[in-house]
Amino acid sequence: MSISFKKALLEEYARVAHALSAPARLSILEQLAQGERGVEALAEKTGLSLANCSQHLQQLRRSSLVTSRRDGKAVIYQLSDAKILNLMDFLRIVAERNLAQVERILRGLSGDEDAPEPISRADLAFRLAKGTVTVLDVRPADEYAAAHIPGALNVTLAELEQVLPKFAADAEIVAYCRGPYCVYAHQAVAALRQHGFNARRLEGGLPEWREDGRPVLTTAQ
Amino acid sequence: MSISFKKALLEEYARVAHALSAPARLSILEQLAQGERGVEALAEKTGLSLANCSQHLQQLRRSSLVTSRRDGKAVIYQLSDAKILNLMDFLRIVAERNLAQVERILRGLSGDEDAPEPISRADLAFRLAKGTVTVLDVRPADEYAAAHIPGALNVTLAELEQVLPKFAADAEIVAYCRGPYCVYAHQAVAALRQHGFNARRLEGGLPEWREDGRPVLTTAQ
DNA sequence: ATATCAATCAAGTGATTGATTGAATCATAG
DNA sequence: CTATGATTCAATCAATCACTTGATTGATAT
Repeated sequence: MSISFKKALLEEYARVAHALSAPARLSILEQLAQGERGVEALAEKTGLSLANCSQHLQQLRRSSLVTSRRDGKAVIYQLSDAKILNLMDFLRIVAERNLAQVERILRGLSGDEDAPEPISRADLAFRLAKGTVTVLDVRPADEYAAAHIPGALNVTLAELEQVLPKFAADAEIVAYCRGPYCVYAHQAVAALRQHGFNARRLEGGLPEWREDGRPVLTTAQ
Repeated sequence: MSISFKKALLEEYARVAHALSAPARLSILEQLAQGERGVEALAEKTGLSLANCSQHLQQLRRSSLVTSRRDGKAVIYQLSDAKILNLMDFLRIVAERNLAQVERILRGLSGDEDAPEPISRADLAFRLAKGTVTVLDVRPADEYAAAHIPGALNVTLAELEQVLPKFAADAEIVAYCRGPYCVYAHQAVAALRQHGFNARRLEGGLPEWREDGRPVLTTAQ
């Protein structure tokens, strides 16, 4: 009896974990974290075929991670609970903390490009004080809202292309994101340099910056 | 290019989730949350065959969720990072929030929706200091021997009926077990309340208690 | 009604998984 | 060095999974 309850519970937990165990579904959830979406939009964003995307969505719905509603012809999906973001966040944290694989991937990222050395945090603090640098926070808006380096602009990768023209051609730009394992800053710098900007990546991310005891602008939750 | 890096990262996250997507492995991790264990002990506790348990352990190690070291002939496994507890906790929270199935299971456990809120760890620490509470450790004797909350009595579910009469009728009783995944404390509280006792469950279990930095009585192995 | 478009279902394929069995490896005791 | 016992590897089978293709449902507009 108690054994079977325990087994049933573990199976339910495992079912949720299983729903998160496919890259395609994580990608879908990441999209849904931005806001509710229809099936076609999700399929396009994630690069999945329509039918495949639909099936993944139904698997997510079976695990109650997403809910759906009809809007005319379209079926709109959304995350069923904000806590799912926390779960995914810890998944990311554990994965990035533990997997040497990730490090190898990131090494490959900066390896085969002519990416410049990242700027040190002390160096950035110095240039910030002088006002000679534009700092971009390329994390999602909610993370920026929760805490960011004073003076930093929040520009997600998706927004970057639109914002690019507003920067002075000779501006010195520094991008940062979640930390050493996060690819956002790498990608932002790569994009900026492709457009000819003088962009570099901050060494580490916000957690390391804070760990140094440097100022952080936080918003009370 | 950046797309493929993103894909690789998602695959790493998915790999961690996949490691959590089998009840057998969750069960193993729950055991390891109590403390490091050898393969045979884990196989016995989880009811897995030795070879099967070993393979699950290696899958967990491949995902870097556990680490191993040799101790003579034995190989001892342990969680690689305390953050894994947080991850499992959110997995549980999301599963229990979203899956009506789980709620039904837990409701079945405590008979009906009669069960009181669990007591917080801070609250228990306070009452322990005042000496106004009886704490029951309802885990198996060997786990109690390895580590338990100072002042707790070890009473397994099997022994509970016999020990019941010894408690004062108005005693305030708090039961704890391995943690949120474990059903022992639920059952103990249900049994105690059926007999009219004022019993509650501790929020979380021993691993969470220890994670809080609260005192634990350990016995050197 | 009928046409149309979005989404889902159904069936098939190739790959992966979990569990079982028996053999092979490894560190230590003798 | 050899024997011993704990652990892991290797091979296997049934089950499940992700993805594709093509048919079907459901809601709307004509």
